[in-house]
Amino acid sequence: MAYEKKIPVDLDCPLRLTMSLIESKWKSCLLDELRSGAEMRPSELHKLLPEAAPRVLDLQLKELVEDGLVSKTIFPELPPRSVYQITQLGSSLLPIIDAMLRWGEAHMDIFEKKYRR
Amino acid sequence: MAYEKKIPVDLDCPLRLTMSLIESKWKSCLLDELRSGAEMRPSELHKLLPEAAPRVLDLQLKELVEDGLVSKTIFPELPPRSVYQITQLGSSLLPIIDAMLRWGEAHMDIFEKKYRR
DNA sequence: TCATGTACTGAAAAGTTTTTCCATATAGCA
DNA sequence: TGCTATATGGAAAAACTTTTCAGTACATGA
Repeated sequence: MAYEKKIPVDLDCPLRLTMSLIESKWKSCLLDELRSGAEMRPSELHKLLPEAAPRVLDLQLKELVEDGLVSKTIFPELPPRSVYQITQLGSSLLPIIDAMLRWGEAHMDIFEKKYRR
Repeated sequence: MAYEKKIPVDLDCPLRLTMSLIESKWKSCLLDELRSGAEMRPSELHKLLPEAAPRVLDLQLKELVEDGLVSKTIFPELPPRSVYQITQLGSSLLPIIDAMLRWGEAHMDIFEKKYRR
């Protein structure tokens, strides 16, 4: 990894703790894609989030796994296969992800007018 | 400002839009401090969030004002005086801030054990 | 006069995240 | 053989955020 975080998450404030777990650019999107609870392969997630460089999703999935929000299973096959799945802890964040998604939908027009072009 | 953002907020995805408005290190804390709706002076906010450098709070408050989540009133007095107040739009984010605060409180112990020391 | 408080700002350094590029390894297919 | 697909990872560049430092300006009180 290019850079090792000094403090993995923010333990000083409950609000900052939650934020620090999901604030990276693609983490909330990854949790949203994994919301159904289905096992998903990395290549699937890459296709669903084509804007993100594959390397970035790998790195952020790794952190989600370290933090216990997502699980990873590796099958010792060739060609290699692995699957990601949201954990119970990760699922408990989904109401927050949902609320942010709905807020964004409800207020997108304001920010479209304000910032587009 | 040292660096001018290319895109102020993320308009491509509702979830990313909401995240992009609050994901900066101190923005969610500032909204939490302003939650009551009371007018607050910059020096007050600096005292409530002593971990943050005053300059950072100024910059992040400026963005919150630009995005319409917080209002700012400047009194043309000497010594200068100004107050910040959460707007209706900003208040509509408070349920999300609350949910994150509660999630953090409920799960802090897990991450304490995992990451402290 | 000098230190303190108030609000603000430019510039640069430091810190962190995100992206790009290249490389590994193996199987299947044309 | 050469192309594609699978999953992964090192290294470095680029992009962005956060912090520090120094400075403006004015008023008050010791």
